[in-house]
Amino acid sequence: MTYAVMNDPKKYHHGNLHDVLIDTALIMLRDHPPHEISLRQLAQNSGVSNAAVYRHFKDKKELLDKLATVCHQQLAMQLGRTRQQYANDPLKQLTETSIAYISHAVQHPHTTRLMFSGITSAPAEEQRAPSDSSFGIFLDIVENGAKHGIYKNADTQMTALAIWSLLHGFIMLILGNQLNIDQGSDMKIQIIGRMLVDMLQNGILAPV
Amino acid sequence: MTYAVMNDPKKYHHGNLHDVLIDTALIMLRDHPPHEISLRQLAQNSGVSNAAVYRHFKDKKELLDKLATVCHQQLAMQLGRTRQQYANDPLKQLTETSIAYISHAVQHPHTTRLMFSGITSAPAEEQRAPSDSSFGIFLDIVENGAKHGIYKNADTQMTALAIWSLLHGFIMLILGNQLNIDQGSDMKIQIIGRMLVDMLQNGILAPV
DNA sequence: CGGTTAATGTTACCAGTGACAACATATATG
DNA sequence: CATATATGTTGTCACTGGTAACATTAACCG
Repeated sequence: MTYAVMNDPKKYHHGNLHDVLIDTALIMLRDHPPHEISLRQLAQNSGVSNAAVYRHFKDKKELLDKLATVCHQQLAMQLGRTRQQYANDPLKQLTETSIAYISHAVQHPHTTRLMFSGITSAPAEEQRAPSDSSFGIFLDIVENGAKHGIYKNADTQMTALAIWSLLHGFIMLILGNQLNIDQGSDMKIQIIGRMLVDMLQNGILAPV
Repeated sequence: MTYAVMNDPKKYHHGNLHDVLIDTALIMLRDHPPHEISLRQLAQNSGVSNAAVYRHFKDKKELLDKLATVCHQQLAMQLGRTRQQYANDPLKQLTETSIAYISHAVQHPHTTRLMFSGITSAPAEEQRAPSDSSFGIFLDIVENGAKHGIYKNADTQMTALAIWSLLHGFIMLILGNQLNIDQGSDMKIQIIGRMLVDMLQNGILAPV
């Protein structure tokens, strides 16, 4: 693994070290869980000395916070793309975006952990732009579907929260090795994910 | 905070250091998140030198694993109590045990994080006795309810997984400060929890 | 253009941590 | 009682997050 992010190595001043550090960290997170990322490795991989990091981030926590924010944005962008792809089918929009949430987590386990681990106190959901937040996306989808009358409950916030919670719990259990499911078997995970979403949509209780 | 777990401090050999270390760690986890627990603090709080820990645990990870196992057992015991309390009402059994899961997480945020953080690779769900596992409890509840015909889907495993995922996602979002909900407002959390469970039970889609 | 200032990098250092080796002491066992 | 084993201690190592003092570059202003 190389980190081809640095520019001319002769320059004493790096130029845009702030962004390079974040990019390098994101690359490192592809192979390593968040708690294995050290500032010194990060500095080295960015072609810079240990202390340089502190010119751009107050401390490690601030770095991780920014990192988490970027990851939240990337996740939301991914979800947003799927939402748009099924803009004319409110129900399919919900199910496919749900699957996208699951897939993203499985494909980016370490950044997903970072975002929600509590190591970092990334800006709470409310403090992010709705388009930068998973909940914002799901809420938007539900509100859209509600206009078409596909939902039973008028409380769109609660409906969106139920969806998010279900999906989030599923991926967290998978990433935490709490389920007897290999994290590599993407297909199996998606199938189960669809079943779960279906259950939330239609309920698990037998009709009275 | 004192750690009244040690026995006669004069003794060179501690007697049951293994258990004392785990008990002390559990106490420390009441006030500190898992990543703030250091073996040296733990040793000190247990009235013993740094290296003594390694006579009982191969490394930090092994300690955390054992710790997580204990926490899983405690959680399952709590859930098991609630299950038994409503043994004659399969539906109420489900909802109340669900609330118990949420309450436990809110009241023990740090041990909950430990159990599911992936820092520790606690024995996967399948490797634990069903009575020691959250999923085992929920599965049992669902199977019991299925006998009474209250569930729509015959696949009890999927039904139990849906419940667990929903609950787990909700508490993880809360503990991760992803929701605009104060972790201290236990009542509000329970109310929302009940709404979520209700939504899963009855579905979110309008009937066709 | 030249010189001062602020931004950004470096080296040297500190305390805290996980881990290990060498040594010390208590307990158990024959 | 003697010896082996289990368990605890001290000393040390590499690594980490963080800070201070110093170096170099870039930016700004006359």
